[in-house]
Amino acid sequence: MPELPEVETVCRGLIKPLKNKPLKEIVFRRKDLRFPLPIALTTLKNPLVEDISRRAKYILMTVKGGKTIIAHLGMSGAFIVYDTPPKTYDKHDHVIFRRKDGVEIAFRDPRRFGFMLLVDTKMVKDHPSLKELGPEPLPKTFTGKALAEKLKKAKRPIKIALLDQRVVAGVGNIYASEALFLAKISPFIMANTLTPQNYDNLAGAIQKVLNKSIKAGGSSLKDHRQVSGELGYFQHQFQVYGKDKKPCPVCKTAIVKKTVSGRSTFFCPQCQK
DNA sequence: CGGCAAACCTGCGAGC
DNA sequence: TGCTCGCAGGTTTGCC
Repeated sequence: MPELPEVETVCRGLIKPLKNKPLKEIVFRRKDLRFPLPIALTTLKNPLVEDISRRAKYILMTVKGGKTIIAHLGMSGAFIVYDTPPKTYDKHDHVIFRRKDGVEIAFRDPRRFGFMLLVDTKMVKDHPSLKELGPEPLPKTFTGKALAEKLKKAKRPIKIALLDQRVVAGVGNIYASEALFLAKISPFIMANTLTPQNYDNLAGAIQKVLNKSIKAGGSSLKDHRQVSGELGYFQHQFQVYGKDKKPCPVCKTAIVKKTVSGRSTFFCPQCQK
């Protein structure tokens, strides 16, 4: 499911139901997802999530007492709010945050590529999963120059480089194709051969597409839901992703789908050089 | 170190 | 209708 805009949407949606809401308990309905779930979460007395933020595609929940939950949605993860305790849970509701007032927030993940870890809050930045991450793409400091710095030695196709979280944090398979289309750059160009103008255009395109998607609540292909239960609707604004054989929105040439390093890549062979 | 395929797991749509 | 196959938004590992 989730690239940066979807994770950002989920984070924002979790603030109201979860942040600083007194919890009765946190319950696991199985003992592991991608990794074993941190058993310490289930033994906390009066647990409280004091803050919720995002780094790359990771959700960071600060827990009272000095620990932080690092959560990842994998491919199919979502958070679901139950206004009252449900009679039965979805079979893929794996972790339940049970509020004292009866509201429950479930972490649901059919494919179980997601995970939750519990680490000392001071150690979050140094966690192996977060340590190597590249720059966040939304701040003004993410520029063509910043991108060029990361890519000047990258002898691989730009599409592949954009999926490397050490280059830029949070771009995934959909937004890599969309951003390259907006910037009119071929996905197959070696990343270290772009011009300064290319890098500027690409950095701008990444910011534009991610911001527009966040405004739309992310993209719902299969699994993504906002915490409110609403779908995201940015998928209706895709220019090339999933559009193979359809006309390019700019020049009407047929969009091409090609597998690159195992990932579907969509592009306009006319517009993107 | 770089680059790539495979692995992790379930669900869904397409095709027969 | 029902089966099999291929594919899916991510990350890590292991092999060349």
